[in-house]
Parts: sequence; C-alpha cells; structure tokens
Amino acid sequence: MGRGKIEIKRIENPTNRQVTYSKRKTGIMKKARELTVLCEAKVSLILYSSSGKMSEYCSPSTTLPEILDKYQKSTGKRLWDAKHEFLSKEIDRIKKENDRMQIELRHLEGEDINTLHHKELQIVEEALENGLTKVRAKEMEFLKMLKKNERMLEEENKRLVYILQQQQMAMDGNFEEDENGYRQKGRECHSLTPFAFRLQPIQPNLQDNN
Amino acid sequence: MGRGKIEIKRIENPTNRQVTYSKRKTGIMKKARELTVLCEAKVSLILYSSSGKMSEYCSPSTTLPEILDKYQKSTGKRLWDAKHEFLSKEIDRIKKENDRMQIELRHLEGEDINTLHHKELQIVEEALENGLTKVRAKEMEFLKMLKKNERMLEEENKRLVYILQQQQMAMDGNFEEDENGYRQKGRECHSLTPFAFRLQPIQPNLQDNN
DNA sequence: AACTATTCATAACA
DNA sequence: TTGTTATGAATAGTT
Repeated sequence: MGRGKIEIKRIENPTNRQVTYSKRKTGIMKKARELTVLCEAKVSLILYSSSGKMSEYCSPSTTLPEILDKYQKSTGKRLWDAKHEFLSKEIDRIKKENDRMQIELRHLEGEDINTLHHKELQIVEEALENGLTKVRAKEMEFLKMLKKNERMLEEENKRLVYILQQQQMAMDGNFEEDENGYRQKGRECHSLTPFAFRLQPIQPNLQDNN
Repeated sequence: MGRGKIEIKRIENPTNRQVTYSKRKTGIMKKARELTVLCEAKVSLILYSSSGKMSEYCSPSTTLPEILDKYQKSTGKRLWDAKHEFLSKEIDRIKKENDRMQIELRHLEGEDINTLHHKELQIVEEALENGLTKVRAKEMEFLKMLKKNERMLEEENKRLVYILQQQQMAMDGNFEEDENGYRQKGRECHSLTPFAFRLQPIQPNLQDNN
C-alpha cells in the first residue's frame, strides 16, 4: 500500500523511519479504536518510538490497570509481582524481628515466663539486674547533681542575703540622692541579679552532662 | 476496504462481529509487528474480545513489564502502586513498632538512658523491679519444686535401702530353689524397680505445673 | 504537511 | 471457520 511495495525490515534512513512511524502510528491507533467500537473489544496499545516517545491507546470501556489485571489472571504471568514479593518478604522479616522483641520484652516484664527453663530464667534475671544497676546508677548521678545544685543555691543565697544586708545597712546610714533629690535604693540590688542567674538549672537534661 | 464501506459502530450480529474481530485482530497484530520491525518501535498490544478471549503482541526487543515500567515513568500514572502502597504502609507501621520496642528494650538494658528525664528513669526502674520480682518468684517456685523432689527422692531411697536390707536378710537365712535347683535371688529386687521409677523427673518443665 | 499511485486490509459472500 | 474477491483504506514515495 503505497507507491511501491516495501520489505518489512528496519528503515535505515532515520528521517524516513520517523515519518513512517508517525504515519503508521496513526494508522494502528485508528485500527485499535475501530476494533474497540466495531467488536466491543478491550484494547490496550502502548507504543514507544525509537527516540523513546510514548503513545498509548486504551479502550474507553476500560482502564490499563484493569486490562493488566485481567492479563495476569488469564496468562498467569507475573507483571509486577517481583516487587510485591520483595515487599512481602521484607514484611515477614520485620514481623519476625518484632515477635522476637515482643517476647523478650514480655520476659523482661516477668510475663510469659512459665515456658522458660531454669537457665533461661537466670539469663532474664541477670539482664534485669544489669539494667537495674545501670538505671539506678544514672538516677544516683542525677540525685548527686540535684544535691550539688541545691548546695550551690544555698551558698549563693547566703551570699546574697549577706550582700543585701550590707547594702541595707549602708543605705540606712547613708542615702544618696540624684540630681532631682530622689532616693536611689535599687541600683545595686539590680546589679546582683546576673550573678544569681548564672547558677546551673535545677533540672538539667542529663545528656548534657556526659 | 471491503465490498462496501462500513460505519464504525458496534456490529450487532454476533457472528459477524466475531468474524470481523478475528480478521481485524490478525490485521492489527500484523501492523504492530511491522511497526516494530520497520521503525524500531517498542509495541505492546493487548486485546480482549467481547467474549473475553485475550490476545497479545509484544515487541521481541522488550517485555511487557519493561514497557509498563517505562509507561509509569513517562506518564507518572500508577498502574499497580495501590497494592505497593498498602504493603509499604504496612512496613512503615511495623518498623515504627519495631523502633519503639527496640528503644524500650535498650532502656530496660540500662542503655541509651542519658536522654531520659527523671520521671522516665523511674518508670524504667519500676518496670525492671517488677520484672525482677516476678522472675525471682518463678525461680523460687522452681527451687521449691527441686527441693521437694530431692526430699521425695531421699525418702524413697531410704525406703528402698530398707526394703533391700530386709530382702537380703530374708535371703541370707532362707534361700529358695526353683525346679532346677538354682537360687532365685533377683526376683523381688526386679519388682522394686517400677516403684523407684515412678518418681517425678528431676527437672520438670515448669509450664506443666501451672 | 499534502498528494497520489499503489499495495493492503477486509466486508460481503460462498 | 476458511477462502475469495471487490472495494475502501492505508501508506511509500513524491512534491
């Protein structure tokens, strides 16, 4: 069909090939559409030109996923199950890990330990003792810090009270006046504030002290 | 093309429709093949007749999954991601659960507890103490059973020794002879054996005792 | 992108 | 189904 018969083999001239692709593409698309309408067929046609451009036709009565689902069912071939399988295996793997930890946790909570033998019980006990030792050490550390803080605060308080007293004594005997004649009692008190705030916070985050 | 022009609309006569489907199917398949060869195109063509029979063509240079992968990439449309998404979400969910337990376990082991605040530390400590109490109770139970077993074994031993002594004393003074004139010293000793073996096993599985 | 001489596909028929 | 054939459709080469 054309000015001359052609052999069905790769068209070497790229321009020519592209033109032929374009023409035949519209042709086959039309055929697909006609087949759909005339014969109530479901058609999926996906084309990639040699340059990688995609074109597609899909019967309006259906969708590509639907066709592919039917395809898988009728051929038994797997189109995308490889990925599914990978994910499923991953899920299995993680679930097993999950179960393992779940059991370990239950044991550490002292639950579900009836099935354990003596040796296993001892291992759990040892783990609990170790954990308890470490947790209590950390709490000790924390308490020590609290006490240290408390001591420092107390000392600082004493200092402040002492300084305040000194100030008040000084002021009681010797008021200064500014140029307007007003008493200036608070100036030195304010200057103490930064000193007091330089203390450690009462409940520090323990990780900062490592 | 044919003996007369036809309108592109559903062919009402089912036989006719089927015939036309068959003929046009071979036609479009041929076109697909030609396009593949002439223009180096990748073609996927899937057909379903109105009766549900499937036919397909796929360029020999590629595979359907490959074409569909490219299809997804170039269109951004999702062909089978609904299932993927479900599985992926499942994985995320389980992984989070996993992480949660991992952290809990670490804390119970007394690790990674620097970031914990005082209250959290106390909760961990309490959990450890509870677990330890229960595990130790179970071990106690187990020990008691061991001791009970031991006591029973000792008593049984005494009984056996006593019976043996009685037997030997009896035999020493009064040997019986069978019809062949041989001494029969072991008969009563054997009859003791089942009694001795009826004792509880030394290390029972604890779950049987609940 | 159009044109058109040809070949091709196929509707109707057998 | 399959084959035949008259006819419309598709398209290769050309402009």
